[in-house]
Amino acid sequence: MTDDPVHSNVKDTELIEKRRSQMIQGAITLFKEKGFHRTTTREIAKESGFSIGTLYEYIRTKEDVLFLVCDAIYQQVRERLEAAIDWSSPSVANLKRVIASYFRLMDDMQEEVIIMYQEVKSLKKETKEYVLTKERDMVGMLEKVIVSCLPESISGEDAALIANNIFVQGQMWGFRRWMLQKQFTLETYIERQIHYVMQALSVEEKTTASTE
Amino acid sequence: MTDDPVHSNVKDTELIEKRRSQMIQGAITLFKEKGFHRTTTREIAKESGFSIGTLYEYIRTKEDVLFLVCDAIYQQVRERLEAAIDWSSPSVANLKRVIASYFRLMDDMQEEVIIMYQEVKSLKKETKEYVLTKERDMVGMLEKVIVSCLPESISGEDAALIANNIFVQGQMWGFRRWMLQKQFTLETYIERQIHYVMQALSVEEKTTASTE
Amino acid sequence: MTDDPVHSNVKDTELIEKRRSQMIQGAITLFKEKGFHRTTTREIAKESGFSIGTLYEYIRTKEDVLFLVCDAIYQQVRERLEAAIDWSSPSVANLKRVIASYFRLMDDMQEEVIIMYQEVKSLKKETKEYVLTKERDMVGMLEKVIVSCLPESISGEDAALIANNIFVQGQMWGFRRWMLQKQFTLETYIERQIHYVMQALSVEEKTTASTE
Amino acid sequence: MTDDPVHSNVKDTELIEKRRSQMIQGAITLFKEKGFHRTTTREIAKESGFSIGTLYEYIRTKEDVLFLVCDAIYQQVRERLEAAIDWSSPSVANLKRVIASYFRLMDDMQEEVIIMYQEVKSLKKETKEYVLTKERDMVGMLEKVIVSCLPESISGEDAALIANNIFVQGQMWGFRRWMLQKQFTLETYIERQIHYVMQALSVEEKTTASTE
DNA sequence: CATGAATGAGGGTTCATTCAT
DNA sequence: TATGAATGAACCCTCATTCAT
Repeated sequence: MTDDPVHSNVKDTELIEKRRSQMIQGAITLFKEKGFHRTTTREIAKESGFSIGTLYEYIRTKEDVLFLVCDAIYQQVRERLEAAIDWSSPSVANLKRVIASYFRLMDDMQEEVIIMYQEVKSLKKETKEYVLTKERDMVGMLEKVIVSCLPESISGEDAALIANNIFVQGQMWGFRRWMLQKQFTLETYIERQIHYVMQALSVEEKTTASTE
Repeated sequence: MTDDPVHSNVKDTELIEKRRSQMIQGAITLFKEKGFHRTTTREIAKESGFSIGTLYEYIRTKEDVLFLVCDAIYQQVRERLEAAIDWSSPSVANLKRVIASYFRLMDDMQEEVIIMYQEVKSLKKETKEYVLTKERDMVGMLEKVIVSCLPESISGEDAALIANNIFVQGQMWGFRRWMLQKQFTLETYIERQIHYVMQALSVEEKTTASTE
Repeated sequence: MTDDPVHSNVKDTELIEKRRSQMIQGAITLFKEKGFHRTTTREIAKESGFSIGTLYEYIRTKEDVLFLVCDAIYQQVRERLEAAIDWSSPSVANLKRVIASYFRLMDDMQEEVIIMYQEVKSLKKETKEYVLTKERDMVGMLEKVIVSCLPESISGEDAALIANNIFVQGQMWGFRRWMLQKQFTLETYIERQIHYVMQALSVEEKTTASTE
Repeated sequence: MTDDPVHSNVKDTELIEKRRSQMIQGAITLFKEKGFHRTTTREIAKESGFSIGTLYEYIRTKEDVLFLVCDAIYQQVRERLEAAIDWSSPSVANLKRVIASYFRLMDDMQEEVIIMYQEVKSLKKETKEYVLTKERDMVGMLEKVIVSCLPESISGEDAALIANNIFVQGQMWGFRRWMLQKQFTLETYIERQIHYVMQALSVEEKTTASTE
């Protein structure tokens, strides 16, 4: 949200920040419930606590709301993921911790992730790419953590693919909860997935991941 | 599609079959392009080769079309997956072949899979569960193949989770193609994923998976 | 209205003709009252005797209604003007009759002419030009009548300008009625204007124009 | 603008004068481009150089702006017409000069005249009449010039009608420019129209009008 | 006096669905 | 069984106007 691609009639940037944040909050609540297409702009305005007219002072089209929502979600995921990474002391244990943190983050943000999975496609090409770039960045972060934490080097392709697998498996915990969360607790899911990842990375595991 | 949850005014079951098949074909084409919500019933009728009135002789609501489409896609995936499994001679090589076949199948049906990922949520609870059951079955099939093909036994949980991972990674090949298909060819993707799966299953790999 | 630049969803051309005619009728009534901009599409639909949905089966945008209205008005003026011209026996008396007929026509269609004067500018460039062409044609018709009816030849420029003056003075009878119709009856207005025209054309007038 | 039918919250009359003048300037620019209805009050405020809030300190409704604009235009036309009339030495040559001046004035103010022609109808009855009175006055002025300049007397009706014709032909030069300005230069238009007028007034023309 | 954020009625348009033919 | 014209609720968005600061 550093430079803003969504136009607003209002000049006061602090107010924009505030209203947009209300808007995103409201919209996420509704999108969780009914998805983007079934949610009306009036509902968004109401849920956000202001009138339809005011809503349109801060955006230009309904799609802008979707963009702001997607952007905000990615932003949040990214920030929390960054916060979970300790670049100062790379180690396998550290890698495991990062992965576990990421999974817990995905558990926290299940609904948001579902929104992204299902609605990003409704963005127009340009904004969609803008958003997907952020996703790529995050996978890139995981990849870097993997590379830096391993004692032995690994092929770039392997790192990239495993990072991608981790990323997806995190999202799936929420997206396929109707399936997974009936068979697994979050902790066992994390433990098992980390275990597979370690094997894929050919890391000897003496102890199970001691997670937070 | 044995007992049909979608009502039709028309009695002639053969005709129903025929019209629905036209309809599904047309709808998939359109959904690929613009998604379910942005496609109108008129467009579906036109693309299917008949009038809007006729469309409504074979369904009750627009959502019925989505259901038929989802159902048909799953049906097709399932049939092709079943065809790829040779239950008669379980072996690790066989397991690899099944996984590879599944990945190729997902490559073939990328667009359809994307439809499912993005639109199933628009089904109402009841029909959604009906459809998801089919997904569960397919994961179950993979799980059974895994169990039956391994020389040593494996925990049920592991089998289920690994089956799930395979399933998801197959879907992701298409869903995340903007990322994956820039870095990997289908064959390397298959080869690497199978490799990880084998490690997760603690199977010693002497040769690389000879696929197809 | 020979070839139709306004799109319709409905195929039955007779029905289109009928509905459009209802629509034009209704719209003219409303435009007379409140002008194009202050009239809503819903009002047009209601006045035309059908629903808003039906209205939009026969047009694409509100502007289409305006175009149809303008086109219809010009068509009517033109047809009536053509009917008033007797090309077979050109003479000064004949010319006077044509001018008088045109003035009476403008008297009949005062309101419609006002609509044209005030709303044509709201058409988009393309359609506006299409409509204005018709106006040019009509002035051209008057010009041809002038030329053919005069005993002596006259410069083309004079004929064109006088035709234009006649045309405008006809329209002004309605447009400036708040002024003119307080001072003149239609008949005196006609008689005087014809008189001036004859002088401009340097025609000796022995008797006053015996009109009708 | 002596006694003002448009209410303002502000007391300082000089300021009112100043702001209104900015407003009229801005509004005319916009009305020329897009007409009254398609111009928003926000745009008017912006073009005038102040905020929407300030705009509404000096008017009560959007229609007030239209009134001020129409009034200002008529005022200007009137003032320039008055300036062109030299009451001290009535003569046919003088009459011709006045008519020519009026035509040139209309050439200068083409766009403004178009605004008037198309938007006056949007004024409410009361204000519309107020504005039309000014028009009547101007035609009256022309009429008086005609009467006073002619050597022989002429019927009042004739004078009125010819004054009206002159008035309209002046406006039409701009209003029908898409037609007239392709066939005539301003000077030939003036020359010819004056010629016809002189004939209508039964004035022998020895020399053509020597215009400026 | 000046500002500009807030408001919400209302406008144009779409589209799932029905039903007479 | 097939058709397509008719319907109107509902959607997205605009903009004249107000009012607290």
